[in-house]
Amino acid sequence: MNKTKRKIFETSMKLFAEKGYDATSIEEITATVGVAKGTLYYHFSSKEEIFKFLVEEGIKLLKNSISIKTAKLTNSLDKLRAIVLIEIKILVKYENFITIVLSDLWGTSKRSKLCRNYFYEYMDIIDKIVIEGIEKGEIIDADPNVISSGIFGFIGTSLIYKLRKNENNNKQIDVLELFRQIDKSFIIKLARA
Amino acid sequence: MNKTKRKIFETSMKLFAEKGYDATSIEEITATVGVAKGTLYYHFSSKEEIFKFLVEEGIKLLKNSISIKTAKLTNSLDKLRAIVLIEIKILVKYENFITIVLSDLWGTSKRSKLCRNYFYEYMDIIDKIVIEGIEKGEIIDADPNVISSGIFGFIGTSLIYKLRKNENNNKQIDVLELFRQIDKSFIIKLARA
DNA sequence: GTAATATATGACCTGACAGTCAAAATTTAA
DNA sequence: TTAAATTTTGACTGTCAGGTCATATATTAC
Repeated sequence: MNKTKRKIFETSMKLFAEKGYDATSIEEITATVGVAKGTLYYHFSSKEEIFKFLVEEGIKLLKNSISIKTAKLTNSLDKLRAIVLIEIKILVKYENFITIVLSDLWGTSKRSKLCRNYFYEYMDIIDKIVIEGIEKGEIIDADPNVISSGIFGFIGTSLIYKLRKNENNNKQIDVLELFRQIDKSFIIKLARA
Repeated sequence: MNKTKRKIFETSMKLFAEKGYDATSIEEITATVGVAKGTLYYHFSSKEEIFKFLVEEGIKLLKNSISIKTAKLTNSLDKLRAIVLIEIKILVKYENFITIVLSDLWGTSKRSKLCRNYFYEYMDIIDKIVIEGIEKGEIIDADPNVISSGIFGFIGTSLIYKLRKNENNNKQIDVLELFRQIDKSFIIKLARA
């Protein structure tokens, strides 16, 4: 990717996360990057295309990381743990990305629908792991959809809650500690006794 | 509340939920209600005020319901269960409301900040119940913030996920069944062994 | 009946913002 | 060196949406 394009991409991500998609104007993006409007439209055909590009990149990252980290694991609960850890790590690192994706996930605009489709694909991966775990008797017998989406919601919400609460006093999130908390209060409990 | 004002309020809620705040225009609201623009501005001073009004009403409903339903309960886990059930019921009934609040909760606009403050107040109520439960030894010893926000995220995400998945085939959500699933896979596990 | 108050109307104003385009600058290739 | 291809520029356009206001209608009070 071109240097200018990357800069536009990164700035857009930051601004979308900070102010929301609608509240971020093309003018503001180009002014922040320090290029003319035409330059942006040379690299991206529309504002929505920037958004689409951004979501694609993020979901790709999540999917790839998960596929690499779970490949060698056999136990379903271990796989779920690996996923939780990856999610926390990526969400902390790319806080801007997750703010955009999550806030849009609940939304109902056309833009959101696109975002949701990517999310569903991602969810399916976790669904499969849960279903497999239930079949193998490693995970309690509950609705896989509830578990997979619940896990994601659990992590996302508690993470954002922590991030926002820490926002004011600049405390860093302790990734491993958060993982331990989520594991202790939730994941580990999914194990069939 | 005036009949016209109520109609404007309800229509706004529906449209905000369907298309998002920014994508819903005042013109569209008034056209749907069947009144002139001026009428809307007679009842509400701005678009943002409609939004504020809407969020306030919803959170008020949640808070009141919880305060009534948990008043007679002594065990913290029972209180959490009551909260989960109320949340599911209200969120299913006022799906439009929750779509708006949740999608905005993750957002970062000025508008969102207002929304988040209401949410924090609500969260504090649950936080207290969790802390009390931990102190009394009824709930496992984990970070209260993680648990309270996690519960909310868990319910919200799995509910929206179910609603959206059912959207296409018009299946109704079975409130009690969803409650049982969430209880089984998560809440009950918070009990100290 | 009439004066006062509450409610409703829609043409109009204003600013903002996504997107265009012809021309200029820069880079690449030969 | 120069011609072609790529990249950048910023003034300009058209549209659209939030909000105003003078005027009109309905309701209430006496």
